Amino acid sequence: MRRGIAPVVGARVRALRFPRSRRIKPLTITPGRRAFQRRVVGRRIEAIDRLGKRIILVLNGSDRVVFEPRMTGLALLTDPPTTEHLRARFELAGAEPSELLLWDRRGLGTLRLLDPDEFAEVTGRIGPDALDLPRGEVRARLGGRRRPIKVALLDQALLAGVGNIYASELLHMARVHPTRPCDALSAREWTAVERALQRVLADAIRYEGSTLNDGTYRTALNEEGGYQNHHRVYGREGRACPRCKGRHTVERIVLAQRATFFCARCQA
DNA sequence: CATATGTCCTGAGAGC
DNA sequence: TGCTCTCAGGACATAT
Repeated sequence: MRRGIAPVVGARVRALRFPRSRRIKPLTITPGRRAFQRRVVGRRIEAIDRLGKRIILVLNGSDRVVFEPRMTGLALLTDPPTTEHLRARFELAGAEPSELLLWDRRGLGTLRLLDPDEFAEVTGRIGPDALDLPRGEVRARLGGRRRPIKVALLDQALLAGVGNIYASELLHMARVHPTRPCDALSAREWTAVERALQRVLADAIRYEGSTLNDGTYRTALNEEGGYQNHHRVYGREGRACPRCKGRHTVERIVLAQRATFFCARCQA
């Protein structure tokens, strides 16, 4: 998502609109819309960063726009899937394309304008980015806990950036069962988890994300991602495990209210 | 402090 | 066919 909207770096925000539909509840936008617009219009987008699952527009001056897409939020440079769920339109000068759109079908996402203190509060509350960790840091941060490894991987206060799809995927790649308590993993298993985490996230980014059957996720150019074609277990309940082939089928359980997929044979 | 649960939201799909 | 119900899951508030 961040890479997709990178072309608008350097642009100046000419106008900012928050379209609203009578039928759809508005997105959480802080501060209020009026103050938000006043502080953003006229600013330049100096950089677009990412921290975990958050997209960060760094403006000249000291403010940052932080977009949390959560389940169904998108950042787009082209026409959105529907006009009804368009949440914000940044009209730009000095960049091509000339608009940055934020779209969110379910509206669970948030859009915040933060000063440096507020931004520091956010970065202090969530863990380091999962793709920017020194070796051994995954174990250092998750190890010694009694929670199941998959639940800990989803806790953004420990590591930021692993979501439900990729938690199942990386544990299958690492051959670690999702319910295993963190404090039961061996050093070898932690190494496998750490390697699989890097690998799965890097591949998912390379294939531009996972567009599931509901078709919600789109790239910045409103195209499908490709990583769903590489899923090993997610959403594949009852199908053959790609690792042990016909010997076992993928199982689905619920952990911390989230669908969890694994192969009981390969992930002991 | 660590962990568990409830809540928000809309649309797709199942089941009748 | 059209209705109701369940489910998807990210982060945070609240409870244990």
